[in-house]
Amino acid sequence: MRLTTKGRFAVTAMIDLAQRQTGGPVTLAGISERQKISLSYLEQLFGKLRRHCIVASVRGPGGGYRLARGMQEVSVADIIAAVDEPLDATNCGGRENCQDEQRCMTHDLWTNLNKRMHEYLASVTLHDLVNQPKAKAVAATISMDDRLRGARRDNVAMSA
Amino acid sequence: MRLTTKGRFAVTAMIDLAQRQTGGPVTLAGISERQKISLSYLEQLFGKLRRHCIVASVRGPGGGYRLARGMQEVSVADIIAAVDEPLDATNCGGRENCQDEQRCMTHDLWTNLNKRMHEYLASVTLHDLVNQPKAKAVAATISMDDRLRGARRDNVAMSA
DNA sequence: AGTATAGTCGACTGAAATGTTCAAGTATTG
DNA sequence: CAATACTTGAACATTTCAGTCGACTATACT
Repeated sequence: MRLTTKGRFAVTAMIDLAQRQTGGPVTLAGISERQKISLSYLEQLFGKLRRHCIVASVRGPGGGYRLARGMQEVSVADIIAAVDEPLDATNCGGRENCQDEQRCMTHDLWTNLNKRMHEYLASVTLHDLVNQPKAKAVAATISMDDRLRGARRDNVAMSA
Repeated sequence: MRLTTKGRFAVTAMIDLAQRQTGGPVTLAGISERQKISLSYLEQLFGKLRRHCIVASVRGPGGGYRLARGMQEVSVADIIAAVDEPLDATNCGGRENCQDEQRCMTHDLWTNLNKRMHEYLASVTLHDLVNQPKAKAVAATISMDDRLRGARRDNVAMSA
């Protein structure tokens, strides 16, 4: 799971789309103007999102894009995976020759961290992002952080 | 907070260093061979890590690198921030002209997610990554995942 | 003192990813 | 038919990635 500006653009555009789709299909031109992302770049991103069945297109006048599923069923991880297609090489391809014992260990440690990241992003949906007034969002973040710290402490305690 | 292969290389190298530093300074040549990362690329990465006071160097024969602080005080976020230096432009620089209400809103939503990501990575230390046998690491991951799901549900419930 | 070791620095490179722009389509509405 | 809007593809400048090279400095050992 990579995390680049490309993924950010996609997530930003999807938030805009999710917020406005009640008024029918949303045009890329509109998203482009509101979010200051080049129209052609959006076309590329939404081409990928469409091929991954995250959005659906409506052609012709009055057309645009709409979500292919409910907001609860679209996670941030889905969006990023769609535009960053080649999730590929974990430097070791998964089953490649993990030569010595040591190599395998660091490899496992890394993929484990990677997995946690993915699970976290998969747990945040468009619905979560859109349906949160500012104050509440901040409060929720803090409480989640507390839980994370708690989990980490458990982790350390277990391995000590 | 970006997450690229560059950061992975740095984290992998740091894990290798953390595991071996009890035997004195660790040479980049050794890390290069064990982790299959080009020596010159490691020099660039460790130059940044040194300038951020995450590692310290020992010159001359028998020299190499060692951690500048304890493993508990080095988080994954620290490592990634050191090598990915320009954490810069959130597309909006922070205080830039968030033109209309809408623009500000999606911007807030994104930075909030970004913040959560950072807090998560900051909560995982080198110590956590190194001192965990496989089986326990997996168990810990699962239990952490449960906590995350729980936290998210609370989140949704709060905003609904 | 001299030599081997090992980090330090800077410049430079080819390949890939980013992000943008231009151009030519096709499907749909009115 | 004309306007709208998605679709596709190519070309492009810029930046980042990852590696290479060469010259240099500091230290340990003989």
